[in-house]
Amino acid sequence: MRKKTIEDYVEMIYILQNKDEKVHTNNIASALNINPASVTEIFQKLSDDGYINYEKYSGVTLTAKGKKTAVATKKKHDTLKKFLTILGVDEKIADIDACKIEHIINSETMERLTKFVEFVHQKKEGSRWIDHFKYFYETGEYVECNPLNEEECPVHMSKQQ
Amino acid sequence: MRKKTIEDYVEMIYILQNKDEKVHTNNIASALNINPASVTEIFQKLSDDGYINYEKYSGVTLTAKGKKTAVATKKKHDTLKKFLTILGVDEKIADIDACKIEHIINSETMERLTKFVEFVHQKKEGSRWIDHFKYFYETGEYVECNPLNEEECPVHMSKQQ
DNA sequence: ATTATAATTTAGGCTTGCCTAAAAATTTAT
DNA sequence: ATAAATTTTTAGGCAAGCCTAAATTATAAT
Repeated sequence: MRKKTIEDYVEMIYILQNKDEKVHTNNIASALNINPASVTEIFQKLSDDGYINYEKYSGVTLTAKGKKTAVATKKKHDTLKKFLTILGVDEKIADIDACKIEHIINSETMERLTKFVEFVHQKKEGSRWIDHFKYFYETGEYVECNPLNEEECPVHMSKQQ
Repeated sequence: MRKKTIEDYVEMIYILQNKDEKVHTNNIASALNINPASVTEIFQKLSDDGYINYEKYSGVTLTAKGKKTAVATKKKHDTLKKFLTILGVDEKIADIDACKIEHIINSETMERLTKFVEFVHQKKEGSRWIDHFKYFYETGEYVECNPLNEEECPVHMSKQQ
C-alpha cells in the first residue's frame, strides 16, 4: 500500500476520536493496516510536530493544530468524493481516489472543485446537464434537447414518466 | 520535491525522445531536476523492468512496453489537464496537478473524467452550463436562464453582445 | 494480589529514492 | 593524436517509512 502522510494519520485520529475520545496505537494500526510498532514511531513524530498530545502508554488526542489539519483534510476528502460521485464514479472508488488526491491537490484546484460541487447542488439546471452527461456516458450519444421542447428530449423522458 | 514514479521517468523519456531519438542521463536529470547519478540508477531499474533499452554511456530508448506506458500516462495527463482547465483552473496549476493525479487515479475514475471532457467538448449545451458555472464561481450567484428567454439571461448576455 | 493476557514500546533491520564525491569513459578542441 | 572538458558511472551514505522480535507496561481474571 501507499506510504501514508501526516494528513492520513491526523485525519484518522480525528475520525476515531469522535468515537472514543482517546485514540490508541492499536486502533490506528488496524484502521490504516500497519504495524502497531510503526504507529508508536508516528505518534512520536506527530507529537514532535505539534499535531497530537502524546504520552506513552496512554492514548493520544489532537491538538488545536492537529484538529485544524484534520478538519481541512476531511473536508477536502468529502468534497472530492462528492465531486467524483457527481461524475458517476462508484462510491467506493470515489472514496479511495479522494483519499489519495486530497494530499496532493493544489488549493486553487480544490477551490474550483468545491465550487463545482456547490454549483451542481443548486439543482435544476445542474441536474439537467448531468442527465445529459450520464446519457452520453452510457450510450456515447450526445443528445441536445430543444429548450422549447424539453419534454421530448430522450434523456429526460424516462425520468418524467 | 515529490518522489518520482516509473511513469514519470518513462513519460519524460518519451517526451524527450521525440526531439532527440536517444535520451541521455543529463537530459532527464535536468528535466526532472534530479542528480545525473540518480538517473543512472533509474535507467538500470527501468532496463531491468523492460521499459527501456539501455547500454552504458550510450543513451536510452523506450521499448514497446515503455512506449505503451508512456503514451497511456501522457494521455491521462493531457485529459486531466484539459479537465481541470474546463473547471477554470489556471493552466500551470492544472499541469502540476495533472502530473500528480495521473499516477494515482483509478481507471474507472479516469474514464469518467475522459467522458466528461468529451461531453463538454461537444459544445453547445456544454458551453451553456459552463458559462453558468463560471458566473457562479465569480459572483457566487446561481442564475438560471429560462429556456424560453435565454437571451435575457445575464450570464449569456455579455457573450452575445 | 497474583497471574495471565493484551497493548505498547524499544531495538534493530530492510528498501527505496535520492544525494555527493571520485573514478571512468567519451567527446571536443587544438 | 593528445590534452582538456564533459558526461556518465560507481561507490558509499542518508532519511523516511515501514517491518519483526523481544522487552516492557497496563489490564483483566481468578
